[in-house]
Amino acid sequence: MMAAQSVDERVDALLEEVGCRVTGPRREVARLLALKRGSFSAEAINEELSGVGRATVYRTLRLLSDAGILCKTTLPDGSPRYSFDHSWHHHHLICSSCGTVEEFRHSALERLLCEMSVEIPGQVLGHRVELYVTCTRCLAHGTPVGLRPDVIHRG
Amino acid sequence: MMAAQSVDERVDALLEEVGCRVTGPRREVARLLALKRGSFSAEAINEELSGVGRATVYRTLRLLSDAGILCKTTLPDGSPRYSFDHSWHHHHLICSSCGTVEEFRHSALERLLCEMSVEIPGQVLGHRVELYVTCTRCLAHGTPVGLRPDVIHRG
DNA sequence: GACTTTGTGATACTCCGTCTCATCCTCGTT
DNA sequence: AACGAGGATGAGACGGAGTATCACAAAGTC
Repeated sequence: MMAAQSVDERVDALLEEVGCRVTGPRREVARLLALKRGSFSAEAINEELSGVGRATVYRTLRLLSDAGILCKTTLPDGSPRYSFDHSWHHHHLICSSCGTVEEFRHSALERLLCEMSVEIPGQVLGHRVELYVTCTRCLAHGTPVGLRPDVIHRG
Repeated sequence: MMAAQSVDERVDALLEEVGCRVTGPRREVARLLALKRGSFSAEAINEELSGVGRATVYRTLRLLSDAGILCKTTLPDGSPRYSFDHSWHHHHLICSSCGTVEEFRHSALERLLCEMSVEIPGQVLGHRVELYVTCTRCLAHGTPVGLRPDVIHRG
């Protein structure tokens, strides 16, 4: 019977999976990410890890994004957010008020998008779907600041 | 019988529709946009209009985006592109090789997204769908540079 | 333990976009 | 047609986000 893995063990496993050296700073970054819920900015990570250099934080975020462990999203205002890529394939629910990003999956949507690929000229490599919402929390508490929902297409 | 409108007349009409002052610089920017095909970066506009200040170009792009005349998209690498918003509601086909952005519409997709709104927690404000492709031209000519398809979720 | 390779962090730098502010221009009013 | 208030402009300062550089440090290799 396998013993339950600690966070640190899983982090090390992830880093090795990526095929890079497992170093202290990378461990720190990955560990923080693994413990975090939801999405976060590069700068937030940066501030929380005062011992790790800015460049290294960015490098590690990029490394993990490339490896598919993190997932990079763009808020309506264009600023990037990172989140742990829990599921293989998913889309995002982005709250236009508080900026919270949540994952969602929808099989019918995937099926349709897949079917659409054959109608599209050229070769379809992938897709991205983002739903802009006012999340339940913001609805309840009255909306805070309010991000400008720049690129929203009202359906 | 109406005389056919010149580009300049239409540009002025657009600007007045927005409800802002019709000034020389705004005319120049809007005119260039009206004549352009496809998508373009703010910096590209900037370089073509040496007589207009950088700040004004950005201000005008923002103004026209807010008014729904322009439409702001994000390339896979995160850099923004503007295009004339020809149709009221559409999505984008983005070539990961050459960065060309095309509009598309798909009624079944809209219907599904609309239906999904009721299942989603919170209030759905809008959505955004982007398909990352290798366009027919790039397929034919062999792919050029290749943008890093950062945020692509393979379906 | 010495060597090679890869990673690190301080800092300078670039890029994109916004802010500031003195000046200019539009447009409604007269 | 002239006027005047307030919006718009442009030069340049500024700010945030990310990258390049490079001397130094840490991992892996033998």
